[in-house]
Amino acid sequence: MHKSFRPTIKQVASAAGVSTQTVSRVINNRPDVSPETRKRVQAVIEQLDYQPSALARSLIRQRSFTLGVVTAGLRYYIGPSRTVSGITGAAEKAGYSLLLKELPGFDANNLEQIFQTLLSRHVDGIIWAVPEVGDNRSWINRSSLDLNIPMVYLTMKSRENIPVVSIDNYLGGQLAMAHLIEQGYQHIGHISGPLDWWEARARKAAWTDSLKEAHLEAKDEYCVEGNWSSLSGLQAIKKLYQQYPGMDAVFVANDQMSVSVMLYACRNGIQIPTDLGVAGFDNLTESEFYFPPLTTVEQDQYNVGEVAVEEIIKIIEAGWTEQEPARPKSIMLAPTLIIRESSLKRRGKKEVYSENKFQANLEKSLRRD
Amino acid sequence: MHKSFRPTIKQVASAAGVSTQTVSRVINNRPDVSPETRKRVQAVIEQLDYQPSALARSLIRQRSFTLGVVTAGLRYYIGPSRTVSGITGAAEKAGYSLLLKELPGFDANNLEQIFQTLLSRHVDGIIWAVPEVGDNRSWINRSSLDLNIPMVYLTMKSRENIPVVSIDNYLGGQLAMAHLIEQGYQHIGHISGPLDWWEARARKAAWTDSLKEAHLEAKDEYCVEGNWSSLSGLQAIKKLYQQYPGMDAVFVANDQMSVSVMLYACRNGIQIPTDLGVAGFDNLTESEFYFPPLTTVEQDQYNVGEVAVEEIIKIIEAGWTEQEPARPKSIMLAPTLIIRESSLKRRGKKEVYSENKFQANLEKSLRRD
DNA sequence: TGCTATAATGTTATCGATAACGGGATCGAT
DNA sequence: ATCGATCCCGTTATCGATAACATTATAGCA
Repeated sequence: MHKSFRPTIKQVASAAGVSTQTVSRVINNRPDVSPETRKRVQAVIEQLDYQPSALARSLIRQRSFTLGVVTAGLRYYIGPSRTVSGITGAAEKAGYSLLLKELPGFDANNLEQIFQTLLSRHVDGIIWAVPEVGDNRSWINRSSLDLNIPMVYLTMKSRENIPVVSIDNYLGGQLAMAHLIEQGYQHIGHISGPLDWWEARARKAAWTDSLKEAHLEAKDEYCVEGNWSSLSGLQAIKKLYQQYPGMDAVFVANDQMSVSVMLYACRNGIQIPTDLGVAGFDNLTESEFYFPPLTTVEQDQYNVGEVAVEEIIKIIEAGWTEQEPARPKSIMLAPTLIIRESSLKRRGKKEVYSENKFQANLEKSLRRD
Repeated sequence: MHKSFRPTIKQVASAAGVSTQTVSRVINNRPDVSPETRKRVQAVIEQLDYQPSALARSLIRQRSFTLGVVTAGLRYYIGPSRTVSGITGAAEKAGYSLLLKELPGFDANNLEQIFQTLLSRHVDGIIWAVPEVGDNRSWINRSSLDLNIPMVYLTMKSRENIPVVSIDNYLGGQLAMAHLIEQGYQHIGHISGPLDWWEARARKAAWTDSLKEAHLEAKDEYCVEGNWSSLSGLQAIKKLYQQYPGMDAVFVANDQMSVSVMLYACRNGIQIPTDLGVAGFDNLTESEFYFPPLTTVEQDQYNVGEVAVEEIIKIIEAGWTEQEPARPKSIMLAPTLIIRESSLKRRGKKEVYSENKFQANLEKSLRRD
């Protein structure tokens, strides 16, 4: 039935009248083959449309050129997908294939099984692209899970001797807060993400610290915890207004919740940005077209994926060439503040929205290298 | 070095004092092993934490329990990711691993290379999860690309003798249009997606046909083509109002463009849904929280992925058991209309927005089995 | 001429598993 | 006592490739 009709090295060998070893030499571009033989073999390869089996190679070479990717939450939000996309792009470029696994949730239950599956397929390394939530990183130093293969972790707090690639969420929060403060807002509330998420904690910490540095108050009741969803954002903004009636701006931990803040404002005759400044986080593709266009922190999740692949390949190659392994490092990628109408108190209502202006703003928006 | 320290079947065998064949029998649960031997071998397996190599197995069994997944556009929009997520879920359940490839664009350039990579890793089947755009399906019947392995295609027009899984985009459009018409809108415009996309054409066809069936006009200038992006949506709604000043409702081919329609309405004092009814497509997670909440067609892309996996596994298994292969069929999954405030003309402005009401609406919204 | 260096190719073992077959031990039936 | 069936387990070949070593032929040089 589905017996694959792919020719094998043996068939090529006999068709060319040489040994399999010679064919192997040709496909691996080894020097010790006479030009005529090489040409003859290549002709046969061409003719049979032969392609060496990566499987057989992986076995004998003890190297598969395959990376395991473990992700989670692909269906909820585009962030993880962007990272996966960055991983596919960089892996393709480097000649690696990807085995993809997705956790059903964010906590790590059947780790052993996941690792076993990947290891039984001889992956050369694993990219752990699951955000840090609760204690879902507690297993990292558990010796029973020491896999002896390179691993890179994404989106988590830096840890000693472990390679990590993350967006600098704290910096992102600082950018947003600095901007709001600079615009003259004095009473800035916060709608945080779920605080068992590392990213949510980092963003909230930036809110707290920024206020303190500006000698503004950061009372507990100035912050309400959401769960990233728009619905939770709606509930949060209601509660926040009750707890903090004097609020004149709000830093919202993601754009999905920001949408609800804007909805609430529209429903209740609150003018953005004059009565309430709003800054979000994520820069969803739609954020530029909300009413009003949303100031937000852009995180380049695609790049996170790319960098992760580059890092893990470095480690793999180093191990393979017997080099001294470089000390594992944490890489923090800087996010960017995108300034749009929702936070522009200074300019007031006179300056109306203009596509071009905001496009320009977008380009010259703060960048940090 | 990264030399993997995984034990092999040989080590288990010698540690247990049996042949590798006996170990093989134990791990495959074959009958002809004495209970004592079995127990002894299992103890050793346990102790060494032995796991058979899927690679070696794939070679000898000529079956890898791996599916190739080819996708595109993961970073632009959450739809493809939801499908991938459905694929990971269903594959996990069925005991299959996934090799993921992402095309750099939507057209199919280096197909040969992509197939070769997957085939050289002996995938048992391929899920082609790239939307149909332009002529990027023209290779399907090209014999040089006859791979001799099962393949399932997603999101495209049905074709003879090819297994396809798609959302019924035409039906989705019909649902939206029937609802708008039922609400009493008489002058319904359309902002379409890029018409080289099959999905965009299907949605537009539903718009045209629905108008005709209701004896309403569907002139060319009542429709403007966008490119799915919010920016294009903004340009489109401007142009559409110029071309169709009498318009009282618009069916927009996706939610990202709908956002811009709402922005435009807000900026120009157009009341939704009284002056303009709006219906979108996709049901982004934020769509419920736009101003006003957006009526839209929900497509269960996750399910598309699940069904695709089930179908391809059926084909694979059938081939393996030498059964008569079932005739390849096209599967069309029905979308659902989610009715929210943006299209409720009938109820007027008296019925204000209430979360609960719309939640209830969401649940009893039209479904078709 | 004889010996070694080099080039070109083939042989054998191996990666980690399974299929196919073989063979010894045990047991009951003839 | 002989035969065959059954149970249990080992041997050998195999999947598709590569590494390490072996072999042959040719050339170079004293």
